[in-house]
Amino acid sequence: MEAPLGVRKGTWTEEEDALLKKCIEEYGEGKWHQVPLRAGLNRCRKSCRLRWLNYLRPNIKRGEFTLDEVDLIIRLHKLLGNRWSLIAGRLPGRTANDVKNYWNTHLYKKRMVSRQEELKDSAQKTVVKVNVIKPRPRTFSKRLPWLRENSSTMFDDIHHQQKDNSIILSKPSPQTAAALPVLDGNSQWWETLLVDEDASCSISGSGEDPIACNVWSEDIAPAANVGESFAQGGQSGWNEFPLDVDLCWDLFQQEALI
DNA sequence: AATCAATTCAACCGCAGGGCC
DNA sequence: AGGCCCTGCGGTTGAATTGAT
Repeated sequence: MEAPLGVRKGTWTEEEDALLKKCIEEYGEGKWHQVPLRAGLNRCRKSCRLRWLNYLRPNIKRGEFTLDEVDLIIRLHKLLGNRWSLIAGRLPGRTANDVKNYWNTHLYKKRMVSRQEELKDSAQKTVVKVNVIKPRPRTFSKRLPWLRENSSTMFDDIHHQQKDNSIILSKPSPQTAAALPVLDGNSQWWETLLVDEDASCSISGSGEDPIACNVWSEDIAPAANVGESFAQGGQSGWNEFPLDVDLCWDLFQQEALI
C-alpha cells in the first residue's frame, strides 16, 4: 500500500546512497515525498528517509557503544521506556534504530539474565517487600498554561541545589501544587511521576537498620548527584530523595514544549 | 570443509499524531 | 468538524555474518 508497484526494496547500493546524499545536500532534509523524484531513485519516501537518518546523515557515529553510552541507555530506558528517539537524542551521533537494536541484542538479554540471578539470590535470603518508586513518562499538552507561564518559577520551587552540588527535589509549595494539572480526577501529576503500577521489589535487610533499596539506586538514580539510596515506607516519597533533576526537567520540557 | 544454529542490524511495516484544507 | 496527507516512531522481519559442531 505504501510502496507503489515496482519500487525497489532491500539493501541500498552505493549509487543509490550517492544519489540520495546529493539530493539532500541540494534540497535539504524534509519533504520526503518529493525526495525519490528529486533524487531519481526508485525507492519509496520512507525508505529514503530511513536510509538518510540511520546511515547517510553526517556525524552519525558507528561502531561499538562506549561504557558511558551503555550506562546512559540503561538509565534512560528506565526513565523513558522504549522511547528510542528520545534516548537517542541524548546520545550524540547515535540513531534511534542503533539504540533500539543495541538494546534488543545486548542489553535486554543481559538484564533478563541478571534479574533471574538476582531473584535466585534473593530467594535464599530474608526478603522484605517494599514499594519502589519508578518513573513513568508523562506527555503534556503544550497548551497547558501552567507549563507556558510558570515553568521556571515552579522549577525553582521544587528544585534545590545543595552545597555539594547535589540536587534535592522537594514537595511543591501550595501555590505551585495548585497550578499543576490534576490527573485521573483526583491526583496531581507529580504525586505519581515516579510510581509504577506493578512497582515493587524484593530486597534483603536485617534488624531495624534502614533498608537501602538497590533497585532505586541502580535503576533510576544517575551516577552523578547520587549520594545515597532511597527507601520508601509509608511516605509520599517527596521527602529528600536525590535525583538528577536537570535531566528530568530537560526531558520533561522537551516533551512538553517542543 | 560442510552444515546448522545463533546473532546482528539494516530495512520494512503499520500506526499515531499533527497540520492543512 | 472531519477527512486527507505527511512525518515520525516503535515493533518486527529477514538477509548477512559469525560461531559451533
